[in-house]
Amino acid sequence: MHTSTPTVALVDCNNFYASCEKLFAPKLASRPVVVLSNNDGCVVARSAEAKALGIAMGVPWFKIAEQALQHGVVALSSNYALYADMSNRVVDVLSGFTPELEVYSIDESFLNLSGFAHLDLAAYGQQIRQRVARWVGLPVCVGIAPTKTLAKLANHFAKKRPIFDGVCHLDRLDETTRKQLFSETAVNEVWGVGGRITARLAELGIETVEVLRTADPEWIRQHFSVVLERTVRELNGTACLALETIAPPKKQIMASRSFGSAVFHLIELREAIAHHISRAAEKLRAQGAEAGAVTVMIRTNPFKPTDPQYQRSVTVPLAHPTADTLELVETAAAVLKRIYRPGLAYHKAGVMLSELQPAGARQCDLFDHPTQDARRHATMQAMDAINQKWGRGTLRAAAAGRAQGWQMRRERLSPAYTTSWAELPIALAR
DNA sequence: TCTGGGGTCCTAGGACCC
DNA sequence: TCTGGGGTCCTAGGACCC
Repeated sequence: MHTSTPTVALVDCNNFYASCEKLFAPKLASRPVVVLSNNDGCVVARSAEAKALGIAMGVPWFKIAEQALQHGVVALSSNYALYADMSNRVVDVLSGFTPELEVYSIDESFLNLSGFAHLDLAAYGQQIRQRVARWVGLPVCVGIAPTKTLAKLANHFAKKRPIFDGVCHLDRLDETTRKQLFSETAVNEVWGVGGRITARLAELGIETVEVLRTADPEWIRQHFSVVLERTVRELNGTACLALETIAPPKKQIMASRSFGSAVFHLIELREAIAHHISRAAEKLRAQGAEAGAVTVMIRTNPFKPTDPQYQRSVTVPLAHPTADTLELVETAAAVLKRIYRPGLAYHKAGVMLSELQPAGARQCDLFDHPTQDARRHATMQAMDAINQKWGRGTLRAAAAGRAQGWQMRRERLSPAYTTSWAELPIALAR
């Protein structure tokens, strides 16, 4: 029996959303491109050229729009249909490199490479890059290390340090080089160390990865939390975070949106809430689950402190768990009525489904109506089938309305190049 | 003078991630 | 005029119980 040290690779797409946009619009190839959040609010992705111009992640677009456009920046609304499809293609390719893979986010996957020690893993990483580039057309970087936290860090080096040529195999570095890299890197580059913890660590004189790595884990737990303790152990090569090759079922499902412009009236809010809960219920059924509680949230615009502020969310348990859109719409509308206050400029509304459990798992009780339940169930199945075939929202609860003046802005949307026949890219040959 | 203590459950809020 | 959305985990503190 031969046991080897565990090895994990993190494969991360470079500037994922911006790269997807460039892939289908060759004229953008050398231009600075940014992708905006819903409502065209903030910058959520930047191409290399946009980063070089100093455009920060998360900055509100309206604050930089004028200047950015002068520099030739192309700004696009986020096109999730396109990104989700491209993400699936990348995962398909990566699946050919390992039997065990965790899809961590839309643009990142962890690959279990334990037992691949007989290979030159840095060369293997280069193969991954080349195949994704050739088969999908997107650039990726690869970090290889014994733990997930170290693999993330290795990926950071692979991206930032040209010497690695896109692949950093941490255990291949000699001790002096590794220590040098860790000493030159700020703690906030570590996975799990955000702004707040960075500030508190700085007060204690811990500013680089190397200093954090050599801190006493027990002491870290006492002064921070068990979460940061695990991070420190992971930085030392002790795996505390398992690879989740099978996605665990969701514990809650949310659907919320800021409005394109302020909403004042209960009727409009009710339409938005009905729309959101319909989306959430669809996701719920797709997962084969039922919800045991519904939360409704509404809020005014916190970025307008001169406006009267109001924010409220209320959760109600359901008498029996359900995935029925009409039932959920009804419940949510009743909750909304309770928390609505007139005369306020509402900015955002949303719902959350929680206490999720597998459909049909519950016990029948005295108040069940088996025939009515079966009829509702069939209705939902038909609705999902029709919407899948003819497009989202073809069949929907009347309460979700038609006008939808509350809907978000998406003024700079690129075509659904890969998921809509009508929007396929056209190639011209001559 | 002197007013228990420990366990569990729930919720709200904080922190992080992409 | 214009500042995203969807998720997880952990902790502290209150309520309640014996």
